[in-house]
Amino acid sequence: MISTTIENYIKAIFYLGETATNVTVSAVAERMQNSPASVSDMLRRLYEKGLIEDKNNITLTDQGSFLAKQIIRKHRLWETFLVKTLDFKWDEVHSIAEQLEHVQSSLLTERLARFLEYPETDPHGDPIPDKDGNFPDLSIIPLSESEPGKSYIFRSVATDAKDFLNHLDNKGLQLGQRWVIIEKEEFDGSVKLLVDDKNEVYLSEKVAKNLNICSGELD
Amino acid sequence: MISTTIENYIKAIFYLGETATNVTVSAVAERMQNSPASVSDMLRRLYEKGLIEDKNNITLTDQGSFLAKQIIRKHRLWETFLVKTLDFKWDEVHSIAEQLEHVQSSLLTERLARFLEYPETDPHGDPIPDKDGNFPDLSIIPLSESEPGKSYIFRSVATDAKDFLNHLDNKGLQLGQRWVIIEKEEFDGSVKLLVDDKNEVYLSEKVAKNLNICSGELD
DNA sequence: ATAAAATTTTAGACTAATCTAAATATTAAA
DNA sequence: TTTAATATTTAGATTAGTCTAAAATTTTAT
Repeated sequence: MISTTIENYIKAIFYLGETATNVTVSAVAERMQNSPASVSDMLRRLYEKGLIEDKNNITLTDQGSFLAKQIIRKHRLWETFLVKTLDFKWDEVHSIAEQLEHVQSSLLTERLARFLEYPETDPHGDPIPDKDGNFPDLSIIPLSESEPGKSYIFRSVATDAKDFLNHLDNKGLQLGQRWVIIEKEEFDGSVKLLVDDKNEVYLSEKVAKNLNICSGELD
Repeated sequence: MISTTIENYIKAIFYLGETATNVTVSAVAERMQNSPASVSDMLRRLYEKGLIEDKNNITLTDQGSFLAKQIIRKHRLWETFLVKTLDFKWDEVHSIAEQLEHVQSSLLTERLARFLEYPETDPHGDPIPDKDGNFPDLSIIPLSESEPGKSYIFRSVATDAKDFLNHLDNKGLQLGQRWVIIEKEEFDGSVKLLVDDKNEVYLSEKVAKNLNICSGELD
């Protein structure tokens, strides 16, 4: 009934809806690597299936949104399985999970979740919705309250002053990155991080107070 | 390049080739639940892709045969995973494995095999080919040499006398069934079995000597 | 407020995989 | 060996998902 292709469109629209204010045909086309013409055509079909609210306002219906969250749940559970159980590295698993997320069996999904002991986040630190589509609320703290040696995910910024964002850009810092705290200087509150297992970055307390993180342990 | 649909055709031809002397269009159509016209059309495409030898003689090329065995390997490994790791029952897993067998990542397949400790048979007792496409040779013994309490798979018959096969049919015995030995009578060599967790069957030594089984433990 | 630019939709075509109905070829039987 | 039955192929359609090119619409800027 719902093809893999449709599932991928719904997922793309869900993700775009999380960041962009209004989702556009061209944004979906860009993300799906398809022509705008194909997207326009597909949106008609999604509307006919009751998955989006309107042809002009690309917003998921409750049904569409639930479907998206189910797919995201499966994707993130499988990524967790690949890393924790099959010893994949966390940056190797995406394309395999893109295939596994379309396997249809709610019993399988629930058994997998149970086997993994109901994880709240995947290996990238992204939250895993439960079977009803509810995301766990990960406790968000400023980087200044992090603990040395622990691993976190960079989640949000407390201010969007242009020069501040520029500063982050210069340091190569981006949302979703895994940050491991190498050390914290008691004296001035400065922090030294390892970003995505690659680069070391030093940050002042002033900056650290404005970066929000959540726990992202790999176990 | 190779679609899921094509993989399913190749698998069907492989299975039919194992039993039938010559594979026919209508046999493939029957198995795939498609019209003979569709099969005829598809065979042309399989030939163009170098997966079957000839349009008139439906036999897999080396490439086609290797592909079939890879799919069977994945199917049986996933079934084993579902039963041993996720606690599915062995008769619940087929349709899920039908989906998982098409996931493409040889690294995934090998990691899964390693995690399962390189099983030789799946939960139905069917042999799992290795990554080069070689099937393990399961040691086949007559039922008369089975051990009470153990689980076996009914693999072959030592004679195909019509009245003997009729006798098996009357008792509801079929190739591939799981047989658990309930008891063996030392006195006359008769055997009492539990067939597929359902029916109890009594067999004389004369019959037991002509039924070949192999080990089919579930661990 | 209108022209230019950007975005979206429509029209028409293509491919893979399927179908039914008709034509052809093969096998079996009288 | 010729006919009857069975099996296979071809022809023509259909559906999902895609494309390019052109038309229509909306947005932005002067």
